[in-house]
Amino acid sequence: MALLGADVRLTPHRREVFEILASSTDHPTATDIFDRVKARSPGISLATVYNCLEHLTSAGLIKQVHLERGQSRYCANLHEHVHFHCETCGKVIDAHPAAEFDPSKFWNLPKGTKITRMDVAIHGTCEACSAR
Amino acid sequence: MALLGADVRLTPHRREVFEILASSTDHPTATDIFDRVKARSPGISLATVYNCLEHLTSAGLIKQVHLERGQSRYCANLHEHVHFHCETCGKVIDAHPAAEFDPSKFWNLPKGTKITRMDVAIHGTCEACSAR
DNA sequence: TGTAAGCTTAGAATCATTCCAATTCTAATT
DNA sequence: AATTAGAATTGGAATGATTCTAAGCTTACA
Repeated sequence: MALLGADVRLTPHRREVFEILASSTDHPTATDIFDRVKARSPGISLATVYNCLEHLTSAGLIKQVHLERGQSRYCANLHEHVHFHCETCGKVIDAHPAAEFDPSKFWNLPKGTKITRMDVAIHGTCEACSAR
Repeated sequence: MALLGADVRLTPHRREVFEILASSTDHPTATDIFDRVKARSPGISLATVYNCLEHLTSAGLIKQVHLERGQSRYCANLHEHVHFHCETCGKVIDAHPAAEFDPSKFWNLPKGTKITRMDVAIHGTCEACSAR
């Protein structure tokens, strides 16, 4: 499987980790994924999960997300999006673009700076928590 | 000292941590700050540095920044800005707004979502590294 | 089928941070 | 100035997340 230039050998474990992440919308952590993979592959080790996540990430099939300190989260949504993080319940949701967005229009970066990617984390209170 | 609603008792250690951060533009980590404070207060412990950073953060005098996994960085720039992170040399620089920016205009957040803050991290290659 | 390369494992090691219990300091009150 | 309660500070232990290591296992293909 090749994408964005890098290749990964899709071993059964890597495929499972990828499939589990692709069917999750909750931005699970490595241990969340470990727990879910164990249901299908009881013998898998946490080290393997970390290893799979690393290979999938560097192949560009998934993305690692850092919203706060503590565990990294992972995300298989490769469409352009940002993360909304509810500070009350901890939920993370993807928000997709409503309009064209070019960061260099909004912030003065020094001349010659090259942008490869941008991470936007919006923190606040989700709908459900706001209602309470 | 009070700002944004919270108070901190500005003990000598807290003042030093704050002053060191306020005069730094490199977004130092807790251990960077520890090393710098030791020059003035040789007896200070790392636990105290962490404690000072936590109090200053919750009083709103400084901000904690998470750009990657690993150590948190700290920033005393309270003006609206985003962080540019050079993936080659690791340098972090502040970029200030060139234009008015309202996140809710650019991304479709569910109705009822309340935004309290937004963290933007732009990753790429800085001017000096691009030139090489 | 032999073999090198890459995958997986359990457990150890590391790193960053937080916790803890003891001590010291501060500031307000006698 | 002494008393005292509440904070601040300390060193070290504990924790949590991740990475490393060394050994065994698989796979593709020569």
